[in-house]
Amino acid sequence: MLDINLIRQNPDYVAKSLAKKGYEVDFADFLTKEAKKREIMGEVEKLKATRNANSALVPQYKKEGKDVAELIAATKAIGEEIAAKDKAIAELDKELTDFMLSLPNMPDDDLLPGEKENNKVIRTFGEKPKFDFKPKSHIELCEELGLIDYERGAKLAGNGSWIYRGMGARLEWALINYFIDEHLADGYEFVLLPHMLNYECGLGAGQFPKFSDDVYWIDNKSETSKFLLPTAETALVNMYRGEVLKESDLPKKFAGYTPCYRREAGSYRSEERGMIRGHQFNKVEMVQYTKPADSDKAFEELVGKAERLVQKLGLHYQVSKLAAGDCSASMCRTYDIEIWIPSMGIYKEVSSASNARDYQARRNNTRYRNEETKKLEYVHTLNASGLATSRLFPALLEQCQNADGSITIPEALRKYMGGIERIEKPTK
RNA sequence: GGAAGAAUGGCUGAGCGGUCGAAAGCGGCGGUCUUGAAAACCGUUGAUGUGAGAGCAUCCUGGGGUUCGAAUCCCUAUUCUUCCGCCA
Repeated sequence: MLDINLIRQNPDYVAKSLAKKGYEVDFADFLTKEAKKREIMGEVEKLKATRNANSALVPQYKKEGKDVAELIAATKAIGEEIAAKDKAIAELDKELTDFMLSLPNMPDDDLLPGEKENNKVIRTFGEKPKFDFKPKSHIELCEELGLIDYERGAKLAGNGSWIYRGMGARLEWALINYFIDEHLADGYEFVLLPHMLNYECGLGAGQFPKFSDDVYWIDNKSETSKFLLPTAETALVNMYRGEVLKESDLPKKFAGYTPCYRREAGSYRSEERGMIRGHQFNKVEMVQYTKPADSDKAFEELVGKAERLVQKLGLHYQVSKLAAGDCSASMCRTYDIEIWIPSMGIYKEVSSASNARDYQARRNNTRYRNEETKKLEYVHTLNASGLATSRLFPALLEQCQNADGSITIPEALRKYMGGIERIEKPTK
């Protein structure tokens, strides 16, 4: 949620900023209604003051033996007027709140406007591997090495679902363990979260109401039903919803592992065979709560951490600074870490690091007490994948494949795989 | 799944229709004392909106209702506790 006072004070600035995300908005109607609401509130407060005063007179009159019937009748009339105005306020307020909730976050000033085409690669690590043989795609490798069972996965759960088998399951699990150990070493608290969340989580993270059809609902969608989380971020940024944190508790740093469940309806499935885009994938997610002044530093830390995870595996990737329109609705800035997938000839996102600043904290009311000013302030929330396996896994297979069809396991992963150095074709 | 009880400020906890934004204690902050600290004692200590300010309004889990007036009564949702049942 944006700061309503900023909209009141400088609607043009906000509109211009949102336009960089391709979001056209006119605040005129909103501001009129907002002013109207204030006006009615002023009236109603005066009426309430009168009612309160009258009500206080009732016991006094009774003590003095005066008749209170007239006073009560008059006050009742005021009460009816209050009720009518309160109703008008509630209606306006609902409208205003819905509007506020629908607004995306403002992109940072240094971002380019527009969509993907304006993303900028800001650095790369490693080089595209050169093969002196015809490299295979991860789909071929997975099938030949028996790592992923696409057919039976589809049999169990339909298109976009697969089964990790044997060494494939071990490699997947090794990646997750590797990520978690790295985060623990950096002082992040490891958390395992519920996968079924209530509506408020989606609202607080900024995914709802707009993207409520992108998730799986356990029962029919409603505000009392639960949905399967599309990313651990949805849970992590809601942990302190409605709470006031101590300044000394900040920053809070979390690493949570969950599968991520996404409908991916109308997606690029046909172009993205294999495990590039599925309805369920594993991800370790990092989230930080910081003081506003510290969030830029935290952002760099998160990007650096995600990069290091890929670097230690020795895989080639690039970092893109996203244009305003490619940042998700809740975010002020996002850097993507994109890994090279040889068979596709493109880079695919394995991590998305974002700074939401106070947008999510305003939505879910997460604040801290500023020790200096003694005032309550909104925290900043940031998140970064660390990492998603479903893109990393195929990239690893393809980048680390050998002429004989085997895969060399990166050094950093071996201790999580019982020391295995290579995945070979099964003999049987 | 059934039954009963509970939810109050940073925390513990009193209040059960009018002077209650809410006793008391703890904690926090300021002070006295002390070389310093502790203890003791004194004072102070919620948030939001609005207003230049005095003030006014709102907030006792969320929502709705009764009433001139609700922390207090009623309905409802959520959560917690206890008991019973079922079960990995």
